[in-house]
Amino acid sequence: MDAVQDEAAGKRARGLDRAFEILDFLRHKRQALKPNEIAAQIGAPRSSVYELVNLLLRNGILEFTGGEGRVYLGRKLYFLGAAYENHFDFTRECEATLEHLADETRETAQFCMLDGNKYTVVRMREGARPFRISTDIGQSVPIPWTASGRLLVAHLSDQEILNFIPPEDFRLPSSEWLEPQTFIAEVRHAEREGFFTFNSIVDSFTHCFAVPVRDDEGHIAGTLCLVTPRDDGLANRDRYLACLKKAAADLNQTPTRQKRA
Amino acid sequence: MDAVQDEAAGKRARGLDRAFEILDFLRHKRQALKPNEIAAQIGAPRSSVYELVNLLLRNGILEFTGGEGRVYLGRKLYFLGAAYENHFDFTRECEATLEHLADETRETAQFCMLDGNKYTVVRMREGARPFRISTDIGQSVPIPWTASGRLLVAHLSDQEILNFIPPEDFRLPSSEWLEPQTFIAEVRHAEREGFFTFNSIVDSFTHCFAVPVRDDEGHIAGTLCLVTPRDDGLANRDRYLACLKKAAADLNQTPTRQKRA
DNA sequence: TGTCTATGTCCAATATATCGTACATATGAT
DNA sequence: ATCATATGTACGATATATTGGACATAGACA
Repeated sequence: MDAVQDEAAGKRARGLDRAFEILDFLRHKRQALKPNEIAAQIGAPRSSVYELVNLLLRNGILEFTGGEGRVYLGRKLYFLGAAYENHFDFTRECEATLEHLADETRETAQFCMLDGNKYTVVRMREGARPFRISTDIGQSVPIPWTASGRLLVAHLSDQEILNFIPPEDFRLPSSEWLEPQTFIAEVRHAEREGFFTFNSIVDSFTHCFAVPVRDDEGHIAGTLCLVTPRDDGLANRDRYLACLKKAAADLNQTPTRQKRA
Repeated sequence: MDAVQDEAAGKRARGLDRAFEILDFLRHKRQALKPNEIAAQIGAPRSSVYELVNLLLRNGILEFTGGEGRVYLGRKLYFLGAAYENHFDFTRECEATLEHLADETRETAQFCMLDGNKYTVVRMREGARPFRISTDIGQSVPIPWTASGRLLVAHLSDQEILNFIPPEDFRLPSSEWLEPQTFIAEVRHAEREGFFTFNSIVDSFTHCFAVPVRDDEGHIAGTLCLVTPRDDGLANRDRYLACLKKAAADLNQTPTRQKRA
């Protein structure tokens, strides 16, 4: 019930899909698990999971860790991820930009992207405040819950947006229902304005700012965000937006471009 | 003829294994390739490669990039790799240690690990010299070609070492043959001494220093290395070794330990 | 024009991967 | 002692994934 793997009932799952379901599951659990536990929690046949886990262990994609036969993501994944990061060399500039933003505003600055059909924080820099606001990086969050979400799906048509976002993700953490048409209207508005800001819907004390970061072809590849206390956000709105836009413009110079190509 | 996937002839390859063969191949090529090219270069059936590439694209493991239908490693791999890095939180301390080492010695400092049955540079910090010595990170190199290699296989028995290292890797870049027994003797010597140094066999002007970094269970998880011009290396041998050992001791305090567990 | 290579799609045959089930063991509760 | 649960292994049946080859298209070249 986590990923997109159901389709019709009574069908066999493909090994590759299940394998990556296991990897994603471990990623979100953020801890080593026994094959048995994995099978139970993702609702897959135990024998299949044992088979796949052994295959992945042999390939270095999973590793034994934590004892008792528990497994977690393996070193090979680190190497592959590093190769991706090296190819699309956004990290270095991104880090510098976030640091600059956080210094300038004293607020928490984030770089966010889509992970499949969810939103995720890729990099974060906490602001210089006595009480700092931070989030877990790498966690998947429903797109409609976030300011960035309004920008990250802007390249899709209305219908594509509805197909792309799982319907249950329009149910907000407050258990309120966000009408998809309302969301789409906000997407179009954000697209035209070039930014989106609102009082966060995942809590009651933060205000969020998001501006788009575009890739070579002009598509929105990610967003730069500020997460601030509500009063600060409202008080400094214009200045913060200006900072964000300038930072994004810098990033757009040399964004997700390949180093060698 | 690249990975370990042949076994007997006439057998079908398992999708999962081939998939990771494709990923590793792209990683080492360090560029986007067409499915057709991938198939030709790894010697796999074209139809299989197209099928697998499409599956991997759907999962975000591969991405279209570079145009003309070329594919490269995808964002999902970055997320998975980041989760690994987060779990085994060696990166931050490692980076600081390397910086310190490079400052102290003005030489190039590296952190190296095994990638399957090859050696690879995980992190590197270039020294402060007019002519700096550097290497590609993430590239696979035969274990016997490197100083670190003597330490990274020290936990294996003689026979296990022979089984682990592909025989052709004892053929040095100079086309000389390194007798496996000689290599093993060097491994045992390095193990006892707690370091290994030599004039590099991959070029004619560098001297290499390597000391082990151990994980919680005392196994060698990686190495810290210095790569220096030969004369500097010989002249400062004792000091450099002392720096390395001190740095490794620092890393061993909080090495590849899980943050939450 | 005809021929070659490079590229991608489609399809049927069969080798095999997935999955249900049974089995083995340990641990803890009743 | 008996039962229930958690964990890992073994194996056969069958749904299907892998594969070779046919087919289509486009460009290069002579």
